[in-house]
Amino acid sequence: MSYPKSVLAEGKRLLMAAALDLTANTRSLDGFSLRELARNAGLNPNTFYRHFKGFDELGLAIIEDMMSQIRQPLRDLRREAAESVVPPGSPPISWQENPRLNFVRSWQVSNATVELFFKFVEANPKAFILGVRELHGSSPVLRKALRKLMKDFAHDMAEDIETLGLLPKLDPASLLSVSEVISRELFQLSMDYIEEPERRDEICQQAGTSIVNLTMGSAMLGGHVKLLADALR
Amino acid sequence: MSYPKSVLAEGKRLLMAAALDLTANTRSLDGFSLRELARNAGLNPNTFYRHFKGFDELGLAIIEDMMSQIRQPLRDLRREAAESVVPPGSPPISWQENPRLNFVRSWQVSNATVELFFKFVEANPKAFILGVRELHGSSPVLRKALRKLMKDFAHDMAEDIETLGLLPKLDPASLLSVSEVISRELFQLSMDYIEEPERRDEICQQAGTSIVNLTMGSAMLGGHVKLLADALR
DNA sequence: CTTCGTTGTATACAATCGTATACCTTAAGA
DNA sequence: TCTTAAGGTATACGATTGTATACAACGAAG
Repeated sequence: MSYPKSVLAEGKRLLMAAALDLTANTRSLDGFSLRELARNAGLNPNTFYRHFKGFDELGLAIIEDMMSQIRQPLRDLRREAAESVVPPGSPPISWQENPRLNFVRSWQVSNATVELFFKFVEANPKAFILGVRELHGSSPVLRKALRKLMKDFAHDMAEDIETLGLLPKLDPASLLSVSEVISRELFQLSMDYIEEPERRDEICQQAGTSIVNLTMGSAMLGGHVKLLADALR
Repeated sequence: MSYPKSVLAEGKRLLMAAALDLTANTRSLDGFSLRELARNAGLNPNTFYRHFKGFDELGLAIIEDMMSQIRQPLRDLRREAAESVVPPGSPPISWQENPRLNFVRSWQVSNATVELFFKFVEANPKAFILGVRELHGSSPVLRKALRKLMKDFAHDMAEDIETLGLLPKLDPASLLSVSEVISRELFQLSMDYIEEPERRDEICQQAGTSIVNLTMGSAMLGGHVKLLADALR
């Protein structure tokens, strides 16, 4: 994760980057000292106070930055995945018309999204480590901020599922709830993905089937048994 | 969470309890000092070294203790829930014979289990806070230990689902995978449950439907569409 | 009764900590 | 041009840290 030089002061950038490094290398945000952080950033300890009131503020700045860099790319991932399965120009076919086609398409989009998601994790491991760690970490402030991030992420997902027609019609609450579970699962698995490179394929695949399980289970209980029975005939 | 005086030295017990307290009150295990811990336990700083080589060892001791106290009760919860729905003596009815009955039964057991699980969380909040926090925390040793704990927990769950007949026949790998997702979700939600008392009912209910979504989705894709279509007719 | 391992304490010390105060540089606005 | 605010540094100090060394109480084993 890099920080745009234009908007942030040099020192602030360096401190945030150093914090990411320290966090990734087996520490939590409250596990290292202000001085250690400054040392890692190559700065005077007092410089910290020029930019942050305390560690919470540092964490918030990082999270905010993370969010701004992650949110849109993840949405793009989903669109990209959807378009890789159904080219943009093609006419929409409803679930009622052809359940099986839509089911297969949905599965493929899910798998593609998962794959791209984990590639994204692989490209930004430190951000994810810090995020997942502090999601249940020691600072209430950061926990709240990260929960909001997860919530927004789930909201985006629900919206995309709807507009991309990835599921038969569900009531909004159920859809959001399913999206939240998927988000949690994905973020949680991202840690395993980072830490156990030899299991990456397996993790990827299991995440995919978990999503299918969840979405189809939800669709079924949402009144679409018949549809799915047709799809799987 | 309490420690049996008989087996553990007084000081060791006190230190473990103090660590739980400090962790629950917005700190992670590497977020406080050895001296602070000793102070909270009412002991001399050096007493720590009599029992632990470092913080990892302390954490492992706590986790081990946690596991020994949590594992069996959670299994009992499931049995208890199952028996509250189907009294112990009653003759088993297969999914093929009566899909609808089994479906309803499965749903009820799931809900009852979830309810009891969260009651258990409510009774041992500190243990869960420490566990979930260190699951993605800073110490690789503790992370590994807690992942094993989660794995064992999922394994138990899969076994119980099978022997209690809570799902139509699934291949073991899928069953275990579903159990793992459920475990992760439950533990993750336990934090929300602790921190947001006003949302407890909602969390409980959502956990229940997530489980049903997952299990039924999995059953459906495992080849039981027809069965579930009958159940939901 | 003596010995010895276990559990806990007391003291001590160098290293590191957070932070207060003061100073320097640079770029922007008046 | 002079002023001012922001970003960064230097020095300093009392508090706290991890840990080494030495010592006390005590129950069990010999």
